[in-house]
Amino acid sequence: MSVSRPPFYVTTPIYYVNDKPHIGHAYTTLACDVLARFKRLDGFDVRFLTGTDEHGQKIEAAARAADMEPQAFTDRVSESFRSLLGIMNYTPDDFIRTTEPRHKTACQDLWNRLVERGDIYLGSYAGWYSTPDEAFVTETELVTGPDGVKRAPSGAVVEWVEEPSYFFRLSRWQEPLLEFYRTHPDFIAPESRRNEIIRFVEGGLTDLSVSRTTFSWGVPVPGDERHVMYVWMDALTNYITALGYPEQDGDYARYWPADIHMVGKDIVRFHAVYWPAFLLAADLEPPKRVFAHGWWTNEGEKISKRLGNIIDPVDLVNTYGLDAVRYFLMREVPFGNDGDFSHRAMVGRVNSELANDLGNLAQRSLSMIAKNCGGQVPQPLEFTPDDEVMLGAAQAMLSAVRAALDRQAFGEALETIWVVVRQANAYIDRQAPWVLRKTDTGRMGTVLYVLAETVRRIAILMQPFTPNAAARLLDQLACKDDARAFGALEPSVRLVPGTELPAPAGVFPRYVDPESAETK
RNA sequence: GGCGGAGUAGCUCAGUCGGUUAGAGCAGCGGAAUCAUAAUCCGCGUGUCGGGGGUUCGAGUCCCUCCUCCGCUACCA
Repeated sequence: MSVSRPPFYVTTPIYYVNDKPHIGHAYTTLACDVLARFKRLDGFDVRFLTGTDEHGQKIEAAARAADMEPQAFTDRVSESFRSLLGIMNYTPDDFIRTTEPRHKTACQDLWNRLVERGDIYLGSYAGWYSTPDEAFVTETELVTGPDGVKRAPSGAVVEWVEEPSYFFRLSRWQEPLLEFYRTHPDFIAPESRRNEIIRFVEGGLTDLSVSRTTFSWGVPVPGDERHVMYVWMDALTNYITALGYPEQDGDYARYWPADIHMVGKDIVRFHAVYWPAFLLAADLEPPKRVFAHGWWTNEGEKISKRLGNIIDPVDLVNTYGLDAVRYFLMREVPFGNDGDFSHRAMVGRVNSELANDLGNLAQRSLSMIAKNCGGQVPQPLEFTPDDEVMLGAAQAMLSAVRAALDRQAFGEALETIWVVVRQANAYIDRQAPWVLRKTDTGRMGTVLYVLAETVRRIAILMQPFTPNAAARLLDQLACKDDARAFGALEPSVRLVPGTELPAPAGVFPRYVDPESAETK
């Protein structure tokens, strides 16, 4: 194993197992998978982590409702998240579950460090508690009725409750956090989230209650087993558990701090405030970056259980195909913004970009080679300026795509590739190899060589996004397995004339509506 | 209410430190080609750059103000 390969550690949140996976889970993990695949191809030693968050009151209650033991319940739901990995062709290196022994060890060690440093103390948590909601209600949320009775937003009557609780001295970390944000301007992305977080912290931090006594499904607090740890302290720790913490040699030394924690915008605070505070307090390094992406709507409507319009990623893959779904999710929306999922937009992207632009480009180029060049990579003659421009554009993609992905700008990365795809379609029309076939076969071979070489570079860069189709395209270009990483995009590496090519076949099928297909 | 962000072509968006006729994709209209997945290519945009005011030789880009939309405003996750 080469020491020179730099490490790259990317994580998804661990998913709360009180429900089955939906498009939001699939989206977060997809973004991480694209980054992980890209970095591997780019020579990094990648560690890609995902997993499930299995503790907490809600799980305990959900298990009870399902008449199951919590562990058996979480085993079942965790499995549905694990199965999504294969369905979406994700490539994590590890799958962590917070109910694993290794995680309990890590959490308790972190806890002890915080106690030793004086950042955890025993106090009591007091507040308005709504028993039906099983939650504390903040002063600002309280509604006082005309009868003078205080109620939760749900309408339930609240009562003043005090319970013993351990607290984390978050208040002490306000200034260090602000200083950390100042010195690490890329820590929170996108920019708008960074501003929100900074304003939030500037507004003042109060100590955080980090243990509970109202339920028991969690990691016991060391030395006081009436308490279990607050679920977020438990959950966030997973990122270092998976690196062998509390052992600080080995994987921890190699991969920590994480290069990026990918999260949905709803949980950015936990990752950008609490987590770095815990780590700073424990004298451990905070992660390098937290990216908060947006949410999807469904045909213009907000997604909710109540509306029953939850999008099941498995259904999407069955309907449109895996590569199409992966492509759409990364392409449709500037990463970080909210986006709308619609059948119309999906079909538009798949048919016009994947099938027509790229799929057809490859097909028309490769089938001309198959029919007119004896099924071998043609021998190019001298390149014309037009050829050189095409090859130059193909060669320039890598650095632009790399720069975009370093900012998690997936859509921009794909647009960079598509500029070249469109350019190649213009090139083939301008050069018209089907005319050259009759007038100048040497020139025809040169043009087809330029096209095949361009397609090869595109296919290599498409691997992180549409792994299956890209692999089939590279098969059709007779690219060996060891010639698919970005080393094969060096200027000196090009298709070898005379190489036998297999028969071409389309790799990006058009989507045809089932009804219209039947009438054909 | 407080803080922050956004309002650019029918739609989705890009516009770097203010500087030449404000761009792309999609949709639409016209044409070419027929190698190819009925795919592709070429041409076509009179846009009050949300309204108003201001600074400047010059503003989509800076300042003020108004309108509209969105986000955050702590302990379910």
